[in-house]
Amino acid sequence: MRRDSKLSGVLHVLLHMAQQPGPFTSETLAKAMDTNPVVIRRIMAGLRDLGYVRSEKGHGGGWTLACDLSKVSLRDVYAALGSPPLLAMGNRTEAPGCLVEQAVNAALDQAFRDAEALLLSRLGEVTLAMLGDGLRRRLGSRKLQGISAHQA
Amino acid sequence: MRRDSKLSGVLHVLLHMAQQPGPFTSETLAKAMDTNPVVIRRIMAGLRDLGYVRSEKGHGGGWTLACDLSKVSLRDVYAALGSPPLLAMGNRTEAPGCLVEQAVNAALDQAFRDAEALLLSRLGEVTLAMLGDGLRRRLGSRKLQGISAHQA
DNA sequence: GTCTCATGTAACTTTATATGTTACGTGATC
DNA sequence: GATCACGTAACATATAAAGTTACATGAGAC
Repeated sequence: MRRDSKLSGVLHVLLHMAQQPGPFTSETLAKAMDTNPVVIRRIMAGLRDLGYVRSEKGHGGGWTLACDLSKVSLRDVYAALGSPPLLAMGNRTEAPGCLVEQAVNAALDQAFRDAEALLLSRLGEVTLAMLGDGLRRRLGSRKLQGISAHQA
Repeated sequence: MRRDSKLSGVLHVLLHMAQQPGPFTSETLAKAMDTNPVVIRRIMAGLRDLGYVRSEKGHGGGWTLACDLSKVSLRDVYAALGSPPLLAMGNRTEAPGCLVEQAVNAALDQAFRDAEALLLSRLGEVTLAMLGDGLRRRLGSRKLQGISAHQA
């Protein structure tokens, strides 16, 4: 399974947007993320539908934040992406007729459910505003203002 | 990402083997698992290297259990498979230069690590013997002996 | 009104990986 | 030495994430 990085990506975008005002075009964001504008639009679509960001067409258009960052958790963002699978492993067969497989599934499912629940809970505890704080800490330790957050 | 089901698969195999004595050929196991003998050999290789099972060539050969089922946990089996990734999500970039991405990664990594640790811990609590107990419960509720555990 | 810009979205391509399959080598039993 | 069963490399297939192209739609700019 290729590793899904949409959550990581969309958080990166949101945090960049929080650093400065003004609409950002998909192309601008795509450059900062070293990816394609269409990919940006794709991962932002769910956030727009939930009202976390707004998008405007035409001249001067682009993406703008439209939510209180302290009220949106990483779990909310995850949900906005359509709640993709969290675990890389799964059962060979769901609802198997084989009793052996049922026994295996039951044991694994329990562990899987617990892990997923914990992960969701952790994501629910972190808001976008907290991510911003973490970023400011990192910027501060540079002892410089005005330095780009983007640095190869 | 396609979902990895090697753990589920290998547990299924081991539990089947625990139900009756005697070496099982890869082909027999493959039929029971509705897959290919080579796949069986592949997922069993790690277990053999760790001494959980033995394999014999030639006439009357095949796979045999070689461990105390009450001493081997699902976590041990997972490790025998080479500890494949547990989570379906990951960071877009490891060790990024971008401070924004660092802030995002730091937050996600914390949540990811916690979830992985919990999952491993849960897997560590369950032994193969316990899986066998679960199976016997299911068999018992059928109120019949001799009925195949394999039933479409 | 029309030109340009920016999003919206479908369709296609690329890449990664899990799984399935074929082929053949090695060693053990008959 | 014929057959059986594992060991393994090489190749094929399937699925899904991510990248790309193409074009439609709507909003300013002129």
